Amino acid sequence: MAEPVTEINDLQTPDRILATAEEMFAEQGYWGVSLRSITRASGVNIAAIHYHFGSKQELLERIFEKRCAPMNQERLRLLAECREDAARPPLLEQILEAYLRPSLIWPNDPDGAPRFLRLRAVLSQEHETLAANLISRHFNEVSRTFVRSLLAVLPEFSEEEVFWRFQFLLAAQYYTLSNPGRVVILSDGKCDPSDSEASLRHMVPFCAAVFRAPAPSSDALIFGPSLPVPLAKVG
Amino acid sequence: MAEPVTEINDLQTPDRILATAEEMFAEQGYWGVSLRSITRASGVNIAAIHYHFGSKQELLERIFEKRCAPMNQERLRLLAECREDAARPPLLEQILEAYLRPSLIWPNDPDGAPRFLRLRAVLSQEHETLAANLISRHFNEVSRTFVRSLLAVLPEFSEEEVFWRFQFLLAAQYYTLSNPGRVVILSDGKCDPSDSEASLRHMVPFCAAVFRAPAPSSDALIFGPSLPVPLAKVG
DNA sequence: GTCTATAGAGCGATAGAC
DNA sequence: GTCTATCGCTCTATAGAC
Repeated sequence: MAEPVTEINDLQTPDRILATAEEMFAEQGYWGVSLRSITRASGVNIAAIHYHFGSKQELLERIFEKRCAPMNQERLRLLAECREDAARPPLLEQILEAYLRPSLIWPNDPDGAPRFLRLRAVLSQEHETLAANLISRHFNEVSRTFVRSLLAVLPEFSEEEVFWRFQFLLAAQYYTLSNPGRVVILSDGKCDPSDSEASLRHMVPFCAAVFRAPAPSSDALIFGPSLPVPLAKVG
Repeated sequence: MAEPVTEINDLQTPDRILATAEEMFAEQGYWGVSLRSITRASGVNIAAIHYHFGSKQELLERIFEKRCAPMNQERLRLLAECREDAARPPLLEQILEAYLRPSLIWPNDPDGAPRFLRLRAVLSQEHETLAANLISRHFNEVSRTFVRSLLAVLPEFSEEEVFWRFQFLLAAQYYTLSNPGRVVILSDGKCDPSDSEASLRHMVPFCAAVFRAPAPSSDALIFGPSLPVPLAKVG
């Protein structure tokens, strides 16, 4: 667990291709990166990609396979360590950290987890069916395990209400890792979500607040077409 | 405000191109869509795109120009209608609805707002510099106006803390509109975030909970490398 | 396993007739 | 303003020498 960070130049051909492709796909999307640009960046011959991986799509699928197992194992390992303890935060916060931390911070590879999550995000927008398929295959099981744990600590909510809140957990996770720059610009640098530890420190209590929020009441909205604004002016 | 929904086939050539391109870019990304596929889908000649727009990038920029002004006007119109009133939700919820509703629901064009937000999301991942530039040009002003309004109703928080929360507002907005399908799969259809009114009904109170959450305390996390887990087992 | 060469197709953009 | 034709380029994938 304490090996040095591995550089792309140290890797053998197939791992070099995987590492370079992951980085480029995450930055520019699947359709925005050609196999030839991957060969140029990794110093590998164009035919080597087809020899080792067969096609562009299979290369992408191998990136998923390589990343998902360790991320999910780490999530389950942390989940198993969660327990009620007066010296610890509430169980809800512990479960949320167990889910979020491995997607933000990868041991010995600080950029690895954010980069892979960014790749998942861009792929699900460029190539919806392929992404939905890959993500379902690799993440349904662990996500449902966490939803069950969340249901157990929030017995007052229905399964549907917990899934609505899980949607916001996923939102915070994806957006923070794939668009950290927007708020840096808006805030003139006062706030930087690309600092993963700082993000996590905010995400856990914020998501806990969402999970504890009461179910929406029917009069929560006022501007909707269903509940038109009374147009009489004040003052 | 109550005109019928316009069909692509009713439009003149430049507007047809804009409408078709927006739809295809939103679904498959910028690099995933060729100008020729737009011409095939819209029944327009390839040269017409270059005649009317000059290039693929300028076509994209014109889509932004066409969408942003009305969305932002509607946000500011609703913001101006927010006021303290015992018969209404708290001001915070009103401001959040004023920000979110125009990005989820577009009058007379139910798919328009989600589609455009999806386009923004995919573009910011495929073509980061172009996207950051376009989004800054069209949204910085209105976003900062809302941050100022939020600061005014949350005087206990610093500007930085409000920006951290704004990050989560953006996250909920983008993810809900660009990846509604993930939770439908996870929940076996029990929960459907592509229902925009249902999403908004949850997003407003959930985001309000985030904005009201206290600033994170230093012992909020337990699994971090900085705060290692005590390894003694229980039981 | 690694390379060169190339097939076969699609791309953005433009020229120029009408 | 709309069309056809085409330039010049890049792409994925494969064939076949070494």
